[in-house]
Amino acid sequence: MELTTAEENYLKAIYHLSDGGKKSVSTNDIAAEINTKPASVSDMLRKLGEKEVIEYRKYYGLQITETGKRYALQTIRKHRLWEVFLVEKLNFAWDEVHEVAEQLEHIQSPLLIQRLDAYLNYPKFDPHGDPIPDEFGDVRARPRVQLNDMEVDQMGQIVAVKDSSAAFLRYLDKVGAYIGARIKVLDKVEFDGSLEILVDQKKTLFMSKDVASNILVLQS
Amino acid sequence: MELTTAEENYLKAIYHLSDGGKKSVSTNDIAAEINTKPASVSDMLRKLGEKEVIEYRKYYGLQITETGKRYALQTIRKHRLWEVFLVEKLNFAWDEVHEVAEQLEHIQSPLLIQRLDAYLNYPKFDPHGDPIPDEFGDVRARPRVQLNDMEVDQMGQIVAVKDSSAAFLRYLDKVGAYIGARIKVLDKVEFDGSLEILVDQKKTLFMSKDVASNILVLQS
DNA sequence: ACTATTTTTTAGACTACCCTAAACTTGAAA
DNA sequence: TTTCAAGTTTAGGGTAGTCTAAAAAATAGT
Repeated sequence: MELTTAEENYLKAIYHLSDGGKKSVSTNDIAAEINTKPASVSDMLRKLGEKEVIEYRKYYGLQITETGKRYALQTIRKHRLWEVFLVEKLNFAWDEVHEVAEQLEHIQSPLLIQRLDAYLNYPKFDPHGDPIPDEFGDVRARPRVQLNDMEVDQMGQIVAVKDSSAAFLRYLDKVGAYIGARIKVLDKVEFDGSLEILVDQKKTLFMSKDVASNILVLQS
Repeated sequence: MELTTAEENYLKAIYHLSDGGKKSVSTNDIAAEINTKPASVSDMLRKLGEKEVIEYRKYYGLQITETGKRYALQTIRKHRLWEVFLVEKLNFAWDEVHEVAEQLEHIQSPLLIQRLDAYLNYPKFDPHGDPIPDEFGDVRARPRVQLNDMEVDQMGQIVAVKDSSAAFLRYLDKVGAYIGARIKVLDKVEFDGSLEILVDQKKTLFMSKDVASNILVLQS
């Protein structure tokens, strides 16, 4: 079965909002996520239900099916592979890739994705540090902690961000806290929870608790 | 103004069928080219006329406008750049690329195309030997050389013959070296200047220097 | 438990694109 | 010059996806 671009987008949104099928999702949430009106979402949910990629009972919410998850993960895989391509090969900055990847992810060609994957050397993570599902939809997740949850003197590597708004990414880039950076917590200020961080063993910077809570670190 | 995918496809078909705006094109021709019914074409022609990318008088055919040409060339540029990418970077065979490029050409992102162009080293021809318009829509004149002047491993497309006697044409037809054939020089014999040629990636043939000097090739 | 509010769904309409069938225009043959 | 076949356009309808407005269902407040 072939899904339309719109259907793929809905399914992807549902997958993300439900945290991989764990949480329940509301019509309003979906509408907010993909910038449509709730009425349009209802309509689409009925259709996705008929296609059996979600289990849908009106007024009672929905559950993504195994089939649905497979489709969602396939789209996410394509999105993230394209992001790697854009950043590594075409020198896009972090914050420039999303919109374009959003278009590229809907190109239908299994061969293309297979070749692209090989060309990029089978990357396991995208430029934001998010894992790339393999062709069967399996994800190798890394255990990650929020930077603000780390203790003083602990070390690690920045692997992902929660807030991927352009403004936030630009800020990180500016201070040198890019994905892959090695960091060490030098100090935590008790009264507001802000942190002093050593980046790549050379640069020191101060960061609010709010910012730190949006940075995910692979501890070492 | 932003064109839809369908509009881009119509405009591209019109551009090709009219040979860049020179010839007049019929509704039926367009329908055949893009696999739709004439009725649908009429509908679209009205719309393209309103958008002033063609000049349309019903029952009397159409003329692509300068604006229309710009859009068509932009789409052709994108299509051909993607073809180069698929063949050179992802190791697609030249006959596998069309369908995928047909999808990729509609991705909207000037930055993406700019970067892709640079990444591919500003190619001037696609894998089929067709010229790639530059970002202003200018097409570089195609260099024609005599087949016997080509170097070993060079590729191209047969575009003309100097001797157009029936005997010569019959001979070319017999060996499969028709106008439009894709060829590659496999070897040049030093002592008599004869050549070994690969035609359409499948048939090998030997050719005297005399014959080769009467064949004009578009290099790629 | 009953109303008030929020959430969700239905109804009806719109755009883009395509189709079939019927009507119309053109130009060429009789 | 009339007729007719080929080509083209209009009329009317279908699907996909969106919207607004109104109706219906679930939930919260007292």
